[in-house]
Amino acid sequence: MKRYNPKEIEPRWQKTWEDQGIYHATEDLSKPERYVLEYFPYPSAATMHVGHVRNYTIGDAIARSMRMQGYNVLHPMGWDAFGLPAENYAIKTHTSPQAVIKDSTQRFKAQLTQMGFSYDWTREINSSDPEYYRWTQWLFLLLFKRGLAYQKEALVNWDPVDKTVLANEQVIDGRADRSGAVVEKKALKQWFFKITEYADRLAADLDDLDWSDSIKAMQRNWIGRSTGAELTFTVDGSDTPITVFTTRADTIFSAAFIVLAPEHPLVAKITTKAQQSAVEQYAKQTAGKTDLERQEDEKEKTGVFTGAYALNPANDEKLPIWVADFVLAGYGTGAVFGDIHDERDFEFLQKFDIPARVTVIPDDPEEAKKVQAKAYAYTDEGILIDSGEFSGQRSETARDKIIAWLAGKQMAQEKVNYKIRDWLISRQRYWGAPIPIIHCPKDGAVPVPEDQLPVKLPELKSYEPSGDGRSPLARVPEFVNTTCPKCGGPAQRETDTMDGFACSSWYFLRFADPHNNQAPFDKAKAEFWLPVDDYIGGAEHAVMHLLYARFWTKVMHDEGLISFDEPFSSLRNHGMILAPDGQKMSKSKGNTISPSELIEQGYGADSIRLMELFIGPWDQMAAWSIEGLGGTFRFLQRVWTLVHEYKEAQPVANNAAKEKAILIATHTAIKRVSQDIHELGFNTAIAALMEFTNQLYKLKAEDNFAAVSAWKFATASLVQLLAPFAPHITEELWQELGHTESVHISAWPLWEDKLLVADTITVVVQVNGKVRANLRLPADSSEESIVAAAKVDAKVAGYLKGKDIKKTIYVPKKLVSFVV
RNA sequence: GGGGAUGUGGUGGAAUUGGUAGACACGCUAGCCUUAGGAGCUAGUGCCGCAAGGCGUGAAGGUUCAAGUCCUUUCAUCCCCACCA
Repeated sequence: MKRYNPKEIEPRWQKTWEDQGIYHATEDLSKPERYVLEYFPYPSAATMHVGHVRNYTIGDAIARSMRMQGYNVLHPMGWDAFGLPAENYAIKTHTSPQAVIKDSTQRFKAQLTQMGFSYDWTREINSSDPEYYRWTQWLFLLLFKRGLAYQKEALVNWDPVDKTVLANEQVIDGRADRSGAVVEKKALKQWFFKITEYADRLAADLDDLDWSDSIKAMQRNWIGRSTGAELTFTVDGSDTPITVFTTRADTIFSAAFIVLAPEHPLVAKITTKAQQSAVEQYAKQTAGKTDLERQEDEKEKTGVFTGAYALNPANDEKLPIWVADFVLAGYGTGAVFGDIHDERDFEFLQKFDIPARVTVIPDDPEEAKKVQAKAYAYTDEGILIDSGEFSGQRSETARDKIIAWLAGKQMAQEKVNYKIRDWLISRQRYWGAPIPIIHCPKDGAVPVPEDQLPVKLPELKSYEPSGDGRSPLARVPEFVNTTCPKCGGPAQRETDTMDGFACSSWYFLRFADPHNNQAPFDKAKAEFWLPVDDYIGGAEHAVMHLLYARFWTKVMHDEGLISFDEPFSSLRNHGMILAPDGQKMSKSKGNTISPSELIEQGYGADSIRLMELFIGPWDQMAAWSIEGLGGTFRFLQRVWTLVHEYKEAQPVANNAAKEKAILIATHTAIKRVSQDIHELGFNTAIAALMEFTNQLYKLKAEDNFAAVSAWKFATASLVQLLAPFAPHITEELWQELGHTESVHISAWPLWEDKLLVADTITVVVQVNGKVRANLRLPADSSEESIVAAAKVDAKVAGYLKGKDIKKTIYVPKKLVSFVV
């Protein structure tokens, strides 16, 4: 018998599949369509480790099983190639980002091929290819045309290490997510996408998506929709209004003070002479703080009195106006009213000794006493007191009435606020899609005409960022200097490039029509394949990529380019693979495990793929185990041996004695594996295949392949059911079983429920809830005979002896329970 | 502080509608075998106990003939967001 040698069979089949093009997808209407997509990888200088590979293994198992089940499967792959790592690596190694990317894509593609994934490589795309970013630029201009791309001078997040600005989403705890540098605030003129205009839809449309609750929650959290009202206070002694946002209009009668953010435009206007220097000093102090410092100072409230007062629109009370940095300039109106019914305000008024009044009390009288004694900030709903005509009402119902009452006096307006900010997309770096805008002294920002796209990246001698807030492209006069498309006069190109997330906001559409040179994609083709049926990716994309891609999809929908407005109907968030020590795998920790090395050691891609799935539920994290990999390798070896023994066996006659048992085992396996795959229970599907194999080994020992037709069906089914997980060994065995076509385009085996019925059943007998016996009985036994058999069972009888049976519970063909 | 998730043997993990807890695998123990291999095969392996039996799904209560699963309370861990009014 040939030995199972993955090193020999795997590369051979990989080549055959590619040569025969069995994974090419076409718009074939005769079969149901299925678009399976894994987030396209960033080809970095490092190699992939087994953690990355899990993502693709899950996608491939879905794609392969769907293909065998008769679906027309689109399973493409490409490269998210723009971005800082390639550029930084090029600078460090004195080469070009183009060369770095070319090299890493080749290496990544080799690794993916080595794992035997069923990609349609004719659809390969690369976001840094001018033929791709031409359409990224085209889509930028679409947003520009629709008023969704604009330039504004703003205080932005500046990364002093990578020397570029960053989106809010790329700042984690005050630090840049890539470089780790403490982010500084810089006033720069930048390009933004108006994602805030879509905030409501982005939040609402989550309801209909088949995504995990946690990812939906993260998105809702990030969008941060909150409903409330804007209330108008008036500066005492003038008619200057101060508008504040609140979700708790019901607490208006408790208002004790007003706080303006230090950057609020009214600060300078209302501050009294006496307080002027103190206020200015405070504003200067907070302006100099990074976000990180601000967060560190969070524990202690700071602030300064402006000397001015405001009038409460509800009761005309005079309230001191303060300036404090716990109020954020960018949210709501940059001003709030403070009271005792909010933890932060409570802290503030305690520190600065501002008088306060309780206007909401809990139902419990004991608690109400404590609240009225101002023992703590009561922030829940309750009964209103000291609230004019609203006293005695419940806070949650009084809220809208108070807003309506104030609105009648023109002092309030219902309002929805969002935490999400517009998406800052300019980057002062080289390796991205140039923003296709020409600045003309006469005509302003003019879009590059469509027929002049792409605006290509020029080759440079140095890619070093300048650090002055301008991209390296600004140092290339041939690139910068051009003529205005409108007036023909001298003009300058925009030198910022786009955030890499712009490229990944539409790549899933490009896969539907990757070679189109007339449009980003053909509408019919896009609608044939999309939305993506199974989108598989890590949780790192929960906020940024998934939010941006949904936003762009909605814009394209609104433009009429597509008729759907959500890109990914179901999202599969795989769990991370940790190193065997339970830590995250990372190059710096030196604990990464490369699939290539494991393949080199002889395990083979198939064993690795099995281990990726068998290690636990696909959506939960798990630590890699090299011993476990030995286990999946052994399993494949057993399958290999079994099929070869079957092939080489020479049964004398078609002895059908074991036929039924073999058929039951086979149909049971088909049912379990099919259902498990349907529910994405890959680990249990593989367990079922192992059990099936173990059963077949036992049956083989009993009849030595004598039941010819049953064994033929069993071995073929085993190979087919295993094919989505271990494509190489199954392909090899499939051919050995005499097939000429690939197993991966063979028809998935079907089970018949009527063949699953065994001759005997096992009935559990309980007495007072405790299991006392197992009875093996004929499958066609009646209830009466089963109960009777249970009663006379020696062990059960012992427990029933001398007692009255008060109750008998019978679960058909499964269980008898006596209560005595 | 807000949100989301998870707790089951030595380990990873299984358990339709409540119906034999621990499938499958790793590890471990014993034996067999031999082309001495990354072997393979057989048997065993939740805990206590010689056994009968008892105890067992983070903890404590509850419902039920029967609870990993349902209800109440609680503890721990992980992830995301966080002075968002």
